[in-house]
Amino acid sequence: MTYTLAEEDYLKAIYKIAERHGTPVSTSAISELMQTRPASVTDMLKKLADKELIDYKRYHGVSLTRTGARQATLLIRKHRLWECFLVEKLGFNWDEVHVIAEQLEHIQSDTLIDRLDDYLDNPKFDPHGDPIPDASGAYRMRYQILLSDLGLHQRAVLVGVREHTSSFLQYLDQNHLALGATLEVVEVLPYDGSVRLRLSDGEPFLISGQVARQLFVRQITEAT
Amino acid sequence: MTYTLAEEDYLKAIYKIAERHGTPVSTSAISELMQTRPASVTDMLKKLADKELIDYKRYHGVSLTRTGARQATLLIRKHRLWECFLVEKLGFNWDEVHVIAEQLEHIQSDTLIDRLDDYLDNPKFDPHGDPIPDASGAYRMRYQILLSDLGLHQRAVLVGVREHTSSFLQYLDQNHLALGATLEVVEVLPYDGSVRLRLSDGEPFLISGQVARQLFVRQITEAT
DNA sequence: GGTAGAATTTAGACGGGGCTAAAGTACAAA
DNA sequence: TTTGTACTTTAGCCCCGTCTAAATTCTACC
Repeated sequence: MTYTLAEEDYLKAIYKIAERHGTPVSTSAISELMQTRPASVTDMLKKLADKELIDYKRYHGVSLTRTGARQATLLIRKHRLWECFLVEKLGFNWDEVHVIAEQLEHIQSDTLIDRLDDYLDNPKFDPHGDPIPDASGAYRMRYQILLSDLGLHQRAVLVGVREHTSSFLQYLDQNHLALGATLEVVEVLPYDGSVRLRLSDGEPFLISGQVARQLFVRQITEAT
Repeated sequence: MTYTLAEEDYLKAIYKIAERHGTPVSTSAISELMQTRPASVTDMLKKLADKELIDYKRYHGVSLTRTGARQATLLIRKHRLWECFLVEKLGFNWDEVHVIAEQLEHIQSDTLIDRLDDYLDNPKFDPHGDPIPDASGAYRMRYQILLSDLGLHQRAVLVGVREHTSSFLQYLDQNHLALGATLEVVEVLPYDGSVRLRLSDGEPFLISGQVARQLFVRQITEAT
């Protein structure tokens, strides 16, 4: 089965919201993420329900059916593989790829995506650290906690970002916060959750609690 | 300026027809190439004329304006670069790439296409031998004549194909007629224009006049 | 020069996907 | 239990790109 561009966008939106905030997914949440009016969302939900891609009960939100989730996962696979391609082969920076990948993910060709996967050596994570589903839709969850949950003097590796906006990623670049970077919490300011960090070989600097809550890290267990 | 998918498809169609059959381009020719009804074509022509992408006089066909031609050339550039990518990097056969490239050519990002161009080492011809316009829209015409116009005992190199259908390209593959192949005309059957060919190291075989008229060759000037 | 037949355009409709305005529903607080 | 408020849906509209049926224009032939 093949779906329209708009249908695919909705499926992906529902999947993402469900992933973060659980199910059922509300009309307004979709409306906000997709920058459309709630009334338009309701219209589309009816269509998706007719096609059995979502379970929908009026006034009570939606969740993806098995088929819907399958399709959403496939889209995410495509999106993330294209992001890898753009960064690793074409030399884009990680803050530039999202918009382009949003277009590329709609290209219809299973062969294409499988070959792209092979061409990239079957990467398991995209340039933002997000896991890439395999052709069957399965993927490993990344082990992660929020940087904001780290305690004083704990060390950790940056493994992912919650925000994918250009401005946020550029901010990280300016502070040399790249995926894989090792960092240590040297101070936590209790009032607003700001955190002072030190990277492996640099001066300590401050990031806001706002930022700290957008960064996923894997804690380093001290083998002292 | 950015155009819709349908608008881009029409521009490309008009460009292609004008290239083969000259200008003005008729409604019915577009209708046939695009597999839509003439009435639909007329509707779209009005829109394209409003946007000054074509010159359109009712009942008298259309031709591209400077802007329209520029846009069409850009689409062709994108299409052909993606075809190169699919064949050279992802290992597709030349008969498989057209459909996928038709989708990829609509991806909107100038940076993307310029980087792809560099990544492929700025190819001048696509897998079917068609020239690839540069970022400014300029391209070299390939020197070519039709195989059907070769005389007896003349030798030539296959440089392009007129048909891009899968079945035609597969037929060529089966007969080892690849781009760059050197061939010699060993017999011409006057009745229907069939041609008996010999490739560099093979047995002579027959191709129909129909096929001979779909193949572009560059004649080899004998330096005897 | 008139006219038949082909090509083209106009008129009117439809489905997809979006919007606004108005109405209906759910739920928390009184 | 009632009610205010936020959320959601319905009704009705619009634009895009397509279609069919009918009208118009072009053109080639008599």
